[in-house]
Amino acid sequence: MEAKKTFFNLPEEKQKRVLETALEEFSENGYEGASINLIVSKLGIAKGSIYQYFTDKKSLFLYIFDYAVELIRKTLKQVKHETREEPTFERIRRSLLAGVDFIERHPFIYRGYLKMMFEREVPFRQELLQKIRLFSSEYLTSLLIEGREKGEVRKDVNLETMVFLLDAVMDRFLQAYAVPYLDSSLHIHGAKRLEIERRVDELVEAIRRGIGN
Amino acid sequence: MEAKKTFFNLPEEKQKRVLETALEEFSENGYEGASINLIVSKLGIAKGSIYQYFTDKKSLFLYIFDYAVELIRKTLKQVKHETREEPTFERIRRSLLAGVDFIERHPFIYRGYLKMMFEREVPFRQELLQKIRLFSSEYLTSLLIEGREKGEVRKDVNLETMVFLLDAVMDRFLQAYAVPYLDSSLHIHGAKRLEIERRVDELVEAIRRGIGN
DNA sequence: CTTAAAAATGACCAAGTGGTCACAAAGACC
DNA sequence: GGTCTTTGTGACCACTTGGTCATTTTTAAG
Repeated sequence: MEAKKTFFNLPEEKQKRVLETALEEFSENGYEGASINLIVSKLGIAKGSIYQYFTDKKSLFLYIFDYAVELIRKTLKQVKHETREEPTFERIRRSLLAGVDFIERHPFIYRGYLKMMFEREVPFRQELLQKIRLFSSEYLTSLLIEGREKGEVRKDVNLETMVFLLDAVMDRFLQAYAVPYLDSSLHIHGAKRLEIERRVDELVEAIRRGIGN
Repeated sequence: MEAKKTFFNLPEEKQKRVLETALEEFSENGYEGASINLIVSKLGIAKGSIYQYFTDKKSLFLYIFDYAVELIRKTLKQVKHETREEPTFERIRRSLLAGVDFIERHPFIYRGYLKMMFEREVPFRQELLQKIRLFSSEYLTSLLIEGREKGEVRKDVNLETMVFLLDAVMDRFLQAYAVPYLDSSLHIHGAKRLEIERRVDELVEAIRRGIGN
């Protein structure tokens, strides 16, 4: 329980406005950097008010985190279901594109995740990050295991190694898409959908076939 | 010119102590989060003193950044030279291990780099990051081009795509090594050298041969 | 309209921030 | 010794931070 009862008595519309505003502030400035003063000022409410919704900065942050995690969880589950009949590397391709769509729809969530990854003072950072990494890890693991059963994925390569490789490449791809200056070589930030799909195809193919002769 | 003349008049030993202390503070707390008050307190000097060495927080940061970049540049150059006769994937292997060694020798530099990657208020962040990414990118590109000439690297895969893939996997590997909670699946953080080498071998092999059948 | 409970308010607090500056101490040269 | 320049100092400044709380405003019930 992280929010006070008063918060839930608010009209849903206002609840959402509070959440989205705070999410934006946290994702742009990190936990420490986020300013309660700025949040209330943007919302046009008094400082005291927000402390009637949440006991303190930490609980506000945690509430928003849970809100975001739930969105991610749902999205992954859906993609997994939608592609359940597809070949493994097609599923990987689709997962990447789903990530792109997610960032498009919820830009502040993914950026917030990147922020907290390397911040020190985030409360429960370790636990929170593991929660997320576990999603991704479990998701890719199950994809690869099913792929092995179908004979589409190598059996002579360590499963952990493959998960690591996939996770690294996919995450970096999304980083490049979400944050302009991380996109030094691929030029996918702000690119058209068609161009992005082309890049995804190339990348997935490189992962599948390898880059050595 | 970022440091004042007074700084250079200091005994070298003290210069280094100042730099290392500030580097540690910046790398642990990021640019905004780093506290000048804490730095001078750790150094046991008066607040005013540090403003006689550097004009402000920004110039102190930039000076330290250059100091760090120079170290990285030298290391990369050396590895490139040392492995110039080796096969391409052996060079990649060695580069990864050199990264591990670098982190071991300069833990605050790599962590600082990760911090500033997602921080907003770092001065000239974009330019600084591109400086670093360019190193990595140019390094890998030249490795792969030479590898192609030797017939060890595929010619039917986009060069940019391969650089991206390598960069992503290598960087993530070092992240996992440097930051415990980013190492969710590979368990290389704090692992013995032998175990790390085994992981590197597996990973490089997966990149070379691909993971698909 | 009265009353009581719920919600909103903003002046205020202690603590921390980067940065300044008048002054003191130390060094260097004669 | 005296004089002049370079370093070192820390009280102080304006400003921001997260958080509090006595007080007012709004809402709901009878």
